Amino acid sequence: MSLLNQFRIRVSDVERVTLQTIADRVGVSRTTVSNAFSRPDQLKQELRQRIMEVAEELDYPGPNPAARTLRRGRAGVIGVVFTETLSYAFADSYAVGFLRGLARVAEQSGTGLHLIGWPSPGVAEEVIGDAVVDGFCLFSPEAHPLVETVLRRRLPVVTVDHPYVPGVPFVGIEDRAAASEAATCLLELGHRHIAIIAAQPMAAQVPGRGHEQAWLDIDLAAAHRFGAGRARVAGYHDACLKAGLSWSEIPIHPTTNDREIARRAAARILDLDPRPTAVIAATDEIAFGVMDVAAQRGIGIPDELSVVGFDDVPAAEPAGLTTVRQPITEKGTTAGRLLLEPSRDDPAPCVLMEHRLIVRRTTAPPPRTKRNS
Amino acid sequence: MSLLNQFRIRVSDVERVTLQTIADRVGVSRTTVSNAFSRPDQLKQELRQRIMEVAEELDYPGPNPAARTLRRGRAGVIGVVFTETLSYAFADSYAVGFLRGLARVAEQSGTGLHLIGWPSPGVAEEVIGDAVVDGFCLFSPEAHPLVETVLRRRLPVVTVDHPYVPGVPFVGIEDRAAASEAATCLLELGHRHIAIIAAQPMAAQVPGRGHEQAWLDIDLAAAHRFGAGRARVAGYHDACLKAGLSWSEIPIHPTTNDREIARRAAARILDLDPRPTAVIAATDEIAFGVMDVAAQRGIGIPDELSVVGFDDVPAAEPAGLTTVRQPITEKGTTAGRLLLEPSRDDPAPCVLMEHRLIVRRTTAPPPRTKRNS
DNA sequence: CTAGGTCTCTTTATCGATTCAGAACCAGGC
DNA sequence: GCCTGGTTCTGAATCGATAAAGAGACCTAG
Repeated sequence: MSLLNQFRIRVSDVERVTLQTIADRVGVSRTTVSNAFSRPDQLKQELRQRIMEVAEELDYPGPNPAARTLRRGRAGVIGVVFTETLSYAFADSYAVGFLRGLARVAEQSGTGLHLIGWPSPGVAEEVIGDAVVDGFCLFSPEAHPLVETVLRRRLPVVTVDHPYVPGVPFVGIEDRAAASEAATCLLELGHRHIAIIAAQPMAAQVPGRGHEQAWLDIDLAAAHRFGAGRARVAGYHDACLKAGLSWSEIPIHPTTNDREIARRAAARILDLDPRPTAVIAATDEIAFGVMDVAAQRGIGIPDELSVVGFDDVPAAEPAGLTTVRQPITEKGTTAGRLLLEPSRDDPAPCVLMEHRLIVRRTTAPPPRTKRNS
Repeated sequence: MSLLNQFRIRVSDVERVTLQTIADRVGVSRTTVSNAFSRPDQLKQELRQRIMEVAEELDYPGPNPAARTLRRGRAGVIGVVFTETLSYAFADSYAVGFLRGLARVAEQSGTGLHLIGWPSPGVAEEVIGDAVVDGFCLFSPEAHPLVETVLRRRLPVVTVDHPYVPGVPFVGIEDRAAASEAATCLLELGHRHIAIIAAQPMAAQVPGRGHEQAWLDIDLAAAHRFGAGRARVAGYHDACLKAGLSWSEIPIHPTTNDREIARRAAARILDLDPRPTAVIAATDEIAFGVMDVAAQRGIGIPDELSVVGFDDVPAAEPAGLTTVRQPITEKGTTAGRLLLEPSRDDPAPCVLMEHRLIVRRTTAPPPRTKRNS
């Protein structure tokens, strides 16, 4: 054995320090050194002291985590999978708020968070396959190929927002009903010229132009199966129909859930003639984009234009945005708990959280001039 | 822990499927099955096909990441260590913006992010020791015990903001000079009644009351050695002294970098008699807290009160906050690149990024009444 | 004086893959 | 016929630790 070690020294001039190195040097077994680090009560303090000194001397970085994880069968980390770019998720207050809640419960139990995004097809699949984790939290607004990749790992999973998979715990809200309330709020104020900006996931946009329409062609009966984005559109549809509006006459644009990008969709909508008196944004981030463009053009909110959002992110309150509140960080803590304290319930828990319309200062009855025109 | 249990239950129920299981079933060697997954060009398509079919049949979740990492010696993940609670980091736009930049470069190279916070003494140390990563990014505004823990892993490290460790790449800005500019801006407008709210890290607050003062007692010559928080205070000091103000007469309160908590410090300061005509906040988040309290009390900004922040987080622009801009996401991308494309430079690179004072609408000359009083 | 218990430490058997040197086979060139 | 070189596949040697069972030493009580 020592011969082998010598050989290794010659081959690579930097010999790695392992438990064995220390064991040899101190003159004890490898297991004892392992115990010195992981179960201090299993050996005499005096010996432990000596082992630690030698470890220090040899500049030992501590037990190798990969080896430890392999042997123990536990990583102490959960993977958080986003179906969008990570840098993009960090720009989205909703995603960040969710992470905040998740981090809270994870931290309390000493569990780490391994974040995984979807930068381009193929990359994430490999990262997911290689992630040293004990389970996954799948944060996915809509159907996405990564769902399958995650499930294939055969680890505990919690899905958030979408999809509901039988046997897999789920956290979400009733997007369709909530969206309907948002639209109803505008309709009851008397708005009849309404435009909608939907939140379309990036993945659905890849192929090119013209797909927006395909994405919007919803089988309304089964809209919930296609994720939060389309469920919300279906909810807006429900409300408009109920108010007697013709769905086909309502301008509806899909956009990415990004303030910057949403501005373009907002610009197109505010260019329409006649200009809508109200805009329904499928997320607050998009609503802010609308407000940006309105401010830029001197369109008064809510006098000339009403705006309603969705999510109630932290910035919504200071901005006075009327929106649908959903318990963002609570979704995170709930997802975390479902993952960390799994129940043996059958069927798997499916948590639908509360939502509530919050009326603030971006909604008002339509302007007279418009109503008369 | 409970996660472990669930994992175990599954394991004991069904015998685990490994490469060997598949190899036996197909009648080839384990190595060949490994190649089927990791190096498809090393075997005939036909055989690979058969192997994959059997793998599918046996419900094989793919090569075990821990084992793979152990053997390969590479994890494809970098650890991001915060010296505050993670849930707290997600509430801080500066930290989130940094993460956004870091995520951008990490994703491009298929590298995962393992986030680690500091929920309470002891927990993070263990998580850091157990993290299966190839390197660490240490996001630390001030001196902190975790720095030592991270360095002990003997992995590549990049520190952000603090501390500068010889031999370890560093990314930061000239906090002291930048802070001085922020203060000078107010002084040049004619303000003489200035109050300061400093950003004190949570870790420095643990012991109890009375420590604020100790934290503030700075050896000015060496303030940079104590991190961004105190370097900024030193910068404010420089400017005040230059303007002929007496440092000991300037009210200065430390607070956590959290809008909510900062409001309390702001309330105390706005209670002073005479009330300051200007407040210097060590971060934008704190500045927002000040603005909240001012709004609540009907104190007009900037007519009755000037406020200047630091960081230029995304919300600063819509809020019209005068602040010092630092390239937040660029700090993240730079840190990521230093970690992922290590240079053999000696000494290690020490990147000081640009900063710039951005004057917006929260600063104006002091009100007449105050000036006359 | 001996059975049983407690402390310490050692031995042996994995955890699940990848690496690397080589074996077997086949085709082509001289 | 023999050598060269390429393609496929195999066997043995790791990667660095932990779990479980066991071996001595020493102590205690019956």
